[in-house]
Amino acid sequence: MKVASFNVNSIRARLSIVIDWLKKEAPDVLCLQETKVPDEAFPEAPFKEIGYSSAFSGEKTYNGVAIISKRPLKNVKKGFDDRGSEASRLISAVIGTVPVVNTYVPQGFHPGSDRFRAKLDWLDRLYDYFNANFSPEEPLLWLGDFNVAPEPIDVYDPAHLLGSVGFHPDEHAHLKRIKEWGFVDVFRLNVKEPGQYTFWDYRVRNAVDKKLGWRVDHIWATRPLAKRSTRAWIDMEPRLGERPSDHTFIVAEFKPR
DNA sequence: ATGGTCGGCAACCGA
Repeated sequence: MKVASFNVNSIRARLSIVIDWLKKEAPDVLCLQETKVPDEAFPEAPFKEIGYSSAFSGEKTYNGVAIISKRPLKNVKKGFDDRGSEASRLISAVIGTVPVVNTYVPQGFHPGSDRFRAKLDWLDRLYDYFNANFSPEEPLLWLGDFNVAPEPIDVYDPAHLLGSVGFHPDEHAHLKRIKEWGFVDVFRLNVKEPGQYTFWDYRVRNAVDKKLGWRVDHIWATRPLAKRSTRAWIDMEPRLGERPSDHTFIVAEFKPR
């Protein structure tokens, strides 16, 4: 099984990038974040045409998550609960026998702000969500834009960036609590090299060339599934004329059971 | 010195 995640920053603006990448890599599952489209306007047809089903949960302008899958998406659920709380940031489905959770964690603005506290609260709600709905002893995949670089190796200058949003001790503590519930960072299990990033600030000129990156997009799995992982990588091979930062798919492969 | 640039969408907001 091959799974991937990509913060698409508007599915409509980057549809051809995503479609071409699916045709090239043929993953079983692709999780998207920041689709920025209400469900009634999600471009479902182009995925269907190349043999992929989709489940999506979005809104106008902001947020939005989608799961694209070769196999049928069963038991699709949106948000933390049956009332659909935070539905544009969390979607889950069962693919084959494996539950897949796709999240777009709040960005958090700046440490000390209300939105930063809301991000930490959101991570605590996510902990409760995993605890209430899943077991660390069973296969479970969590993919998405976590908006946190967990370890010093995951940012270009940890000493300088420590305390910034996305690399803050409070974020680390709240994310670690979820990890200790029972997740393995599947990418880091397979790739030990530094300099592996999925995000570069748009506002920094030539950030990709200068390697000013962050690894904030992740593929995590519970132990029984993580054990079966064989390979992980970040695919950022832009086509001619594309920005490399518009083309950052994090990918992992697992052996069949 | 406290920027920069994207996408959405129609003035700024969020990242």
